[in-house]
Amino acid sequence: MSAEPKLHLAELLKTALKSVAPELADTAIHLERPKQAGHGDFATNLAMQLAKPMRRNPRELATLLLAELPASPWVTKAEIAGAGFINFTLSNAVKTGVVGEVLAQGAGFGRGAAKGVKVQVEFVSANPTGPLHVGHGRGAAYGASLASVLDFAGYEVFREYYVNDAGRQMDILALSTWLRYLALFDIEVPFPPNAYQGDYVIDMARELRDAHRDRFARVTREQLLADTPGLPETERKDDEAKTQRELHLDALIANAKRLLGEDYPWVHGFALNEQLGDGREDLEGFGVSFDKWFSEKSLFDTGLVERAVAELERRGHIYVQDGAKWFRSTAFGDEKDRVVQRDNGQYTYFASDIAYHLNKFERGFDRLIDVWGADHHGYIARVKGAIQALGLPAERLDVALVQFAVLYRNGQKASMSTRSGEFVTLRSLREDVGNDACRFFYVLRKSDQHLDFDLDLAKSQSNENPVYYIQYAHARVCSVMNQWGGEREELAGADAGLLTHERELALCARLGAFPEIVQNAAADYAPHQIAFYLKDLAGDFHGWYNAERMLVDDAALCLARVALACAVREVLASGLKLLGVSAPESM
RNA sequence: CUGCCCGUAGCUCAACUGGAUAGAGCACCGGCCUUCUAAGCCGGGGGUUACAGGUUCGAUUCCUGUCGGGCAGGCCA
Repeated sequence: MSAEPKLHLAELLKTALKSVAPELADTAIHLERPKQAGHGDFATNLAMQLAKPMRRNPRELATLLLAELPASPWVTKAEIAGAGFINFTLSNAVKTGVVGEVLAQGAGFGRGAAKGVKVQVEFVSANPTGPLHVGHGRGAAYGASLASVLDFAGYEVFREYYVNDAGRQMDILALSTWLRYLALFDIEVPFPPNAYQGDYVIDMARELRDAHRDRFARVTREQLLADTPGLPETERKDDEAKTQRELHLDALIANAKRLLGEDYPWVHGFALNEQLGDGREDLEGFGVSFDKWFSEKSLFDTGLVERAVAELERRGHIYVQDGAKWFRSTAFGDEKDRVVQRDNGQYTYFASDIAYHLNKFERGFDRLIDVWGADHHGYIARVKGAIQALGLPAERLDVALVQFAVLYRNGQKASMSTRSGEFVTLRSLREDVGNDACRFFYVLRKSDQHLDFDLDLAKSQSNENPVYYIQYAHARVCSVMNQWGGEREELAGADAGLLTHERELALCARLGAFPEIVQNAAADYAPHQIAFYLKDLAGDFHGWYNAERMLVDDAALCLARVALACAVREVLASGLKLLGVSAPESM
């Protein structure tokens, strides 16, 4: 009955609307839950909406609407207030009806009806070139919660991780690993400053040696450095020096490929699988899993990249300049045209991204959601442009940008950079503050909001920490249930109509709002709304808990209150589950 | 210089997509444990929603401009 009072009121208003303003009968009826106590349980601004087209005073229209409103046993009061709001007060029986509904549906309460809409959520998709850091963590927590919320709201959700296993970054990782490996055999060259510096690379090198001894070490220092331009002095930060470092790195990669021959793909694959496995394990430990890990390389292997570019070409959106193929993205609102195939014949990352999105559409998803870091915002226009150019419905793609998370420890910023090796890993963060606080803190902000992650706060096992506030409410209900000692089935016989206190009715209203919150959070791609809702629900419960005793002598009242508490527990558990946070039975 | 995101209490953030007196937490002050978990509750102070205009019954929300912060602007990924 939770969503039904709202529908019921909408019906009543519709009827009134038809007789007051037949020509405007299709006006959307908006009902909201007033924040102000005293403004009733639901309010509508219908009269104000009609005021303009009908050129009449809103309060006057509200009076007419009320006069035409069919009588209903659910509504105990309907009055005009403010500029022309109509406030409805529902009967206690209707308000408390939600308790029985929650208990009957259990974990299914709030679940939206199946919409028959297939939506793919692609998230994290970090280059498997090193451990996931705290920035990836936010994308992971956001994407996973969003996917759960969408699923719960009634969408058919498919979770995917795009693996960038085809590009230069992976070559750099393979080279880095190999160089560290060679150093173990005293075949040492200066380690490039723009290669991967982290200790995990050395760990991989050791594993490689332990498993294969000197199999990949039959080279000399001179062979390694052949035809490399050399490294500029470390102090030099000018563009020329930077370019030279990149050229040096590319030359080393070329030498590695030549010297290792057929073993190169092996080393490359080894490093990839190590990092991918590490990332997968890390994410699973974080409660984040995927239906598919999609390989970028497979797009090349199946010829899809080629096909995508050819299709763009066939449709006349490609031109050649300076030996490279350009996609005319300016025709679709991008700032400038973009290269899809370089003069050396290599496809750009953008080309495989086009192919990837083409593939997504070919798989028949009704909607695509890409969760990207905010630094990728410049990509939206070109990707959507390419989709449009391929004759596909670009409006089905939504890009959710997640702003950066900045870690604070003792009020100090903790910096991060994968290449320099100075980063805070997701794993260390999880160990530090625990998965629950981690998941919760990440989604406590709107995704387009910068996130200041206060480590000390997340770690504190005190009242300063909001995640405990909600978990504590859940544990408290569990404790009461234990002491009550009855069976869950007995609660079906509870008479929720005995709940008449202000706080109890407010709690019922809060429970009743859950399905709407879920739908809203899904529509807005805003899982943080669930977090805020849970804080409110827990707050209502704690207030009630302190004001009223549940285990009272009056058996019927006791049963009703325990039923309400149990309903609260049910919704708290559902909400926490959506966020990937545990619901402890005791604390 | 250009584009995107943002600017709300001392701090960190909400605000049902344009609604009524802008709300929480932290911090600060004062109360509540011989009764279901005090990781809790109750009360108090704290605001020109960066600034200036505009749109209308009504603006934190939409439009324009200014100021301030973040991020982008490769034949990198």
